[in-house]
Amino acid sequence: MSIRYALLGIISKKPVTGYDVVTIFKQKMIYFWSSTHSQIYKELHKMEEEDLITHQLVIQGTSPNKKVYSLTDQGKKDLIRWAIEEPLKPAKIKDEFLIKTTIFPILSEEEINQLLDEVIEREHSILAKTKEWKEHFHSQGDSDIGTILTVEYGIRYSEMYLEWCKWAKQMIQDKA
Amino acid sequence: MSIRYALLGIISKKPVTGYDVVTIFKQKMIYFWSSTHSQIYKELHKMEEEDLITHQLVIQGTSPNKKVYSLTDQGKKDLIRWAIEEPLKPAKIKDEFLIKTTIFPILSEEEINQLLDEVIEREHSILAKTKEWKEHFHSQGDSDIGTILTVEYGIRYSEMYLEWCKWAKQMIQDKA
DNA sequence: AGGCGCATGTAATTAGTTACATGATTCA
DNA sequence: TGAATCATGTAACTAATTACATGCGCCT
Repeated sequence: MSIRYALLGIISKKPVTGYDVVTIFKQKMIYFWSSTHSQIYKELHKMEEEDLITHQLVIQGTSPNKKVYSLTDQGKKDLIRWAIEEPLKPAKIKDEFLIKTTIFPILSEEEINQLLDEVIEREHSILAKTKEWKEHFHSQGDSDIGTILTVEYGIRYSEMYLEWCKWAKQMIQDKA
Repeated sequence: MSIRYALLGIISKKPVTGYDVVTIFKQKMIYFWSSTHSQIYKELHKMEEEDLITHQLVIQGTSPNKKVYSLTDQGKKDLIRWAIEEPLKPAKIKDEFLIKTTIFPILSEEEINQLLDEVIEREHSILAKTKEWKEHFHSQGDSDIGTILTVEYGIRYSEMYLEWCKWAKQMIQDKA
């Protein structure tokens, strides 16, 4: 249900198309939420039915038409109500790698190190991309405090993960 | 689908009842996965159908009977195959608070601080509980490397979160 | 000629949550 | 006597994923 408020949050900044919502979501929210275009389009339809958003159809002659969504008064009210009144649900993480970590005792040291190296590489590349995005937003003059805070979260999360991996490698070596 | 391997991982350590699986899951895997007893019992049934686990019924006279599950050879093989062969899926986080963070610009400073304080308190209590568990496992002589690594992950995650919150508060104050 | 970006959707399936349902034992 | 722990399940619903489906314009 929270996906709805993520989308409402995006549209609240400025009117955008469904396609834009998907793009912005993947740029800015990938650090703390996940979704697909398929779910997003469906949720946009539901929100429109419930009068939280409306759209204006923009006919673009040659290129495909697009729907530009914006918040209704009710949508904005509901977004703020949710933010300040709705009790916070605990964060949910689904991290496959840490499941694999729990069974390290039945894997060989070589296999463990291979897995750890893989995840280190992945996290390095995520971190690099996040830092790139941070620079990008910065250079675009995007000083939205929400963006600043959540991008910083993404960077800190990846850094923590990498440090933990380094520590884990040491632990494995010491135990062997 | 990964929930299956989380459960297989638990049962691989020693034969346990469904109830035990639920309990262990909530103690040890809460930092990186989430599920409910309802989903777990269903998955156990499916895994038994597919010959990855079997159970022995233990009749306990007065208290309710229980099913003690253990891995079949096929189950163990599949668990290891998954761990070393199956390509790693990226971690998925669903953190409501960070959605709320994205709309800080339309909230008052007071509302923002209230939200941040709430989340700081929550994270403090999670961290305290995690540290408690770490001591508990330690004192029980549980030196399973999987447990050591994942509990440490939980601690580092909470600490990162708290430091980020502190930094966020400072940012908000500076901006105001 | 092929791939990427823009642009929007539906269908089928699987995963996950919440509520319903029961019942004994143990401890305060 | 009421709450917590042990113990197991099903039903109804919602959320989410993957695959299917289309098509133009632009760049190389």
